[in-house]
Amino acid sequence: MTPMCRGGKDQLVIAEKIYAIFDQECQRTTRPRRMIADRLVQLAQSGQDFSIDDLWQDLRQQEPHLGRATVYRSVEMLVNASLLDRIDFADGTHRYRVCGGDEHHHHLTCTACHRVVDVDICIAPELFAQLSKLTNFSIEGHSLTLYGHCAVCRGSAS
Amino acid sequence: MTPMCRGGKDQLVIAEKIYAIFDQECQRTTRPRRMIADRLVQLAQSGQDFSIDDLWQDLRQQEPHLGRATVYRSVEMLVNASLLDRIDFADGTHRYRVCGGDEHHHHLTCTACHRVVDVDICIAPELFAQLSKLTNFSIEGHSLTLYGHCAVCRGSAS
DNA sequence: TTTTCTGCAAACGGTTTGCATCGCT
DNA sequence: AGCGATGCAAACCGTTTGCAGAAAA
Repeated sequence: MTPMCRGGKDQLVIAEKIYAIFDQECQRTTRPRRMIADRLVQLAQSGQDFSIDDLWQDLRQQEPHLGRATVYRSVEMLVNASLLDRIDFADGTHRYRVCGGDEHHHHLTCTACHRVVDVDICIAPELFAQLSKLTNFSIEGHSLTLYGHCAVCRGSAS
Repeated sequence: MTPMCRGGKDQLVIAEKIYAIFDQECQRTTRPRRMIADRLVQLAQSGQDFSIDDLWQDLRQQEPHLGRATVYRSVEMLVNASLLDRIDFADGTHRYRVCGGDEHHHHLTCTACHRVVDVDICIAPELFAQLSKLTNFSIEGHSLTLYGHCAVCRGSAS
């Protein structure tokens, strides 16, 4: 009910979810995927968002031979399983964040520093229904992102 | 008030708007830009959306030496001036369409055939205000896109 | 003639792919 | 041992950039 839900998530729950997704999608439990899972648990805890490159660079520190493609492949799986949310910024870039299992929500982003806040405003379901009838489309999903400036960036910008 | 506003726009009005934007942003009236304007007027009329490559290929038929970069540069101007809307599809691709001067609206897209319908549902302004207070962000814009399947694609898919 | 804009081609950045090899099971 | 996943490097694709030359003013 509160329009914000930023911040830490339960480590154990997240870890289990990630492993469950990997178990379902793959048939081998490999070291690279374990490393990715671990790092994501950390990122979930701190509520941090990240680019694929961020994640790769992080992991490369402990495993220099880890391949970029592996990170792409895992992130894709986790996005499809909606454990990760992809956040699109106004400038066309995008980042990811662990939002897995949270109720439906959207993102408010700072155009200057790329800070992200989860928000739970949305379109009224009746409107979707109405629109569906009117256009004769089935409406199966939507994306909503708000753009603005956070307090910090407004402060320093003016 | 109707949730749809598809279809033809007034040729003359659109043409004038495009020229006005070019006049404001550039200091030379050039042949390539005139060609782009003309093509966009046609596209506006038919309500068609297009990719940059579509536009380039079209124009190249009458002017084989026209450069891709020129098209990019003009489209960028027109998007910034919000004469063109950029429509992002669920699969990560995007296309453009002439929506210049229409009131605020969003897009309902068909995941299968990329058909686009303009819709005028939106978040209630009070919610933005509320959220702004709560998060201490200034909220300066938003993007909303609905994903689904149109009647045609549902028909043939099932 | 001057200066802007264009066309070209090369660079770019993020992402995907093909394939030999590695390492789970 | 067998086969799925990885690491690597090259390909890819849409977009941007630098620059010499073309064409508006």
